Amino acid sequence: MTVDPNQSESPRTLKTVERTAQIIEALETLDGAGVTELATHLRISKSSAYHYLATLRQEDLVVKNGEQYELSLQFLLAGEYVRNRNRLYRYGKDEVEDLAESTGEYANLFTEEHGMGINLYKVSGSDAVGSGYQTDKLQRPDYLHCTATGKAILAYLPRERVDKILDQHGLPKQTANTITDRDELFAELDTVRQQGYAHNDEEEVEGLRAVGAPVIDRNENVLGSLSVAGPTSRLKGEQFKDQLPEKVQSAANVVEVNLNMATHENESLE
Amino acid sequence: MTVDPNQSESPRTLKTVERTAQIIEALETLDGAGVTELATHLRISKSSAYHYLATLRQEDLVVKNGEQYELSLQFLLAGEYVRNRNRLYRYGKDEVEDLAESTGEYANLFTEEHGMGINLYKVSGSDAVGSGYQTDKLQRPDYLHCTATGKAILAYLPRERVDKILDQHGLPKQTANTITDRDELFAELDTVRQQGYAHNDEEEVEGLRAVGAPVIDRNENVLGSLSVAGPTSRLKGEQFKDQLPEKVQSAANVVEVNLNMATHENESLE
DNA sequence: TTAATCGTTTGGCTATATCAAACGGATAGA
DNA sequence: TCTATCCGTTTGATATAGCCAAACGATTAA
Repeated sequence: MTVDPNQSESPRTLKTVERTAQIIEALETLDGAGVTELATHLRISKSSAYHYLATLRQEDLVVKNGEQYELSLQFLLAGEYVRNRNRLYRYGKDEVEDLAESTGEYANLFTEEHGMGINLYKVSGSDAVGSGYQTDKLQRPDYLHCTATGKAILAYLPRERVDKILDQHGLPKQTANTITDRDELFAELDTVRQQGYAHNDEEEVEGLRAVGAPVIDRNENVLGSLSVAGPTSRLKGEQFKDQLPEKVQSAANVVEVNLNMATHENESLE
Repeated sequence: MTVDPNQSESPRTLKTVERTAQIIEALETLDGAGVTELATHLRISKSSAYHYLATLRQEDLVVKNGEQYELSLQFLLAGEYVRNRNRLYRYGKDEVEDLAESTGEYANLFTEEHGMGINLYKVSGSDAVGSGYQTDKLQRPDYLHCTATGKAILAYLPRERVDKILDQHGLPKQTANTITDRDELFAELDTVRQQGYAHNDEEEVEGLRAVGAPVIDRNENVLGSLSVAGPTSRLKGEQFKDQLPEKVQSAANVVEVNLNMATHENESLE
C-alpha cells in the first residue's frame, strides 16, 4: 500500500537520524532512562528503543549504568573539542579570566547560535555570588533580548537577522525590567551601538546586573561578547555606569586585536 | 534476492545510527568537512552524505559554516550536562581547585570509561607550566597504565577488569619509564594499594611527574582519581615522595566524605 | 504460585536509506 | 568569452534495513 506521495517535506531527511537525535535529547531531559521508559516517552516501540540504545552503546555514545541508559563522557570530549575550535574562545579565554580577577565578579564569554546565546566560558571572581551554583540539569541557551551579552550581540547583527530571531523566539518577559516591545528593543540597540557596550539592569534575573561588550572581527562579523555580572547591591553608581563598561569594553578590544592578529596569516574566508 | 541469513552479527544494530556516529566522528577528525570530502572519507555516496548532514543540521547537531559542515555548540551544552551529572565532578570540583592553589601546579580530576582515562576537570595553579596549552584537536582519552591517575584507578579495580582493559588497549610505551610489562604493572599496583596513592615518574611524558590518589565510594567502587602534575625539576625529593602524596590523598579523602555524606539520603543503587 | 514488569530476541512487512545520474552554480583556464 | 571542472543539491528507482507485534526469560511483587 503506497502512502500519499508528498513524503513529509521536500528536503528528504533521514528518519533514523532524527530519531537518534530525539533519543539523545530524551536521555538528557529524562536524566537517563530504561528501555520502556524511553519508548513510551518517544512513542516508539519497545524493540525500536532497544535497538537504538544498543547501537548507541556500541558506538560509545551511551553507557548502561545498571538498568539505566545514559549519555557517555564522549559528549564531554566532543564538547571540549567544539569549544577549543571556537575562535572566540581561543582568543578570549585569558581576557575573561583577567576580567573576573580584576572585578571580583562573574565574567562570561558568550556567542550566538540559532538566535540564542550560548555560554562558551564562565569564570567566577573572588566575590562572585554563589560560587558553586551548579546545575545538573541541561544548561539551556539564553535569550538575547534580556541579557547584556545578548544585546551586545544583537546590536551588531544586521537588522533582518535580528527581526528573524525575534520572530522565532519572541521577547518573553523574565522580570519587570525585561524589554518586551520590539521597537523599544531596537531603540535600546541603537544606544548600545552608540556606547559600544550594553547594560542589563535586572532584565533577566531580579537583583542581577551586567555589562556586556561585543567582539567583532575585521570583516564586521560579531563573534560574540564578553560580560561581567554581579548583584545590584555591588554594581551601582559610577562603577556600573562608567568604570565597569570601560573595563569590559577594553577587554573586548584586546580580544579583537588578538583575534585579528592571529587570523592575519591564515587567510580563512570564514 | 534474499541474502544469507546471518545478517552481520547476532545483536541487530541500526546501520543508520552507526553511520551517524561515524559522521560525527569524521567531522571531529577532519575539523569540519564539505559534502564530497566527507563522502569520500567514509566511502559513501555523495547524496547519502548530503542527506545525513542536512538532517543533522535540522536537528541542530551540525552547523554549516560557509561550505564547511561542522559540529555545533550543542555538543558543548551536552558535554556540560554530562559533566555536571557526574558525581565525582560535583563533589570533587572544589577540592581540585584547592589542590591547584595550594600546590601551584596542575590539578586534575579523572575518571575511567571503556578502560581509558577521561579528564573531568583540570585547573592550572599559578606556577603551572604552559598555562595556555590549548589543543584544538580532540582531547583523546589517556592510557591508564602510564599515568598516576590511571594507576590509582587500576589499583582498585577488580583484577579481571584490569586484565580485560590491558587485553583491549595493551601497554604502549610512551617514554623510557613506561611500564610495559604486565607483571611489573601488577606489582606496581600492589604498591599503590599499600600506599594509597600512585606516582608517575615521567612514564607518560618526559620531564613530567605526577601523584594520584583514588576516590572510592562506600560500595568499594573506584569513581576516579585526583592528581597533581608538574615538571620533574620542581617535583622532587621529600616533596614528591611524601608531602605531595599526602596532600593529594587527603584531598581525595575529603571528596570521598562529601560524596558519601551526600549519597546517604537518596539511596541510589548506582 | 501467580501476575506483573522489565529487557531482550525474532519474523515478516513496508518504509526508507541508498546509489547513480542529472542539474545548476561557481570557479578557473584557455 | 567560452569551456571544463569542481562543487552542493535534487530526484527516481531499488533493495536494504528499520519497524512493530508478539513471544521469551528473568526479576520482583503480591
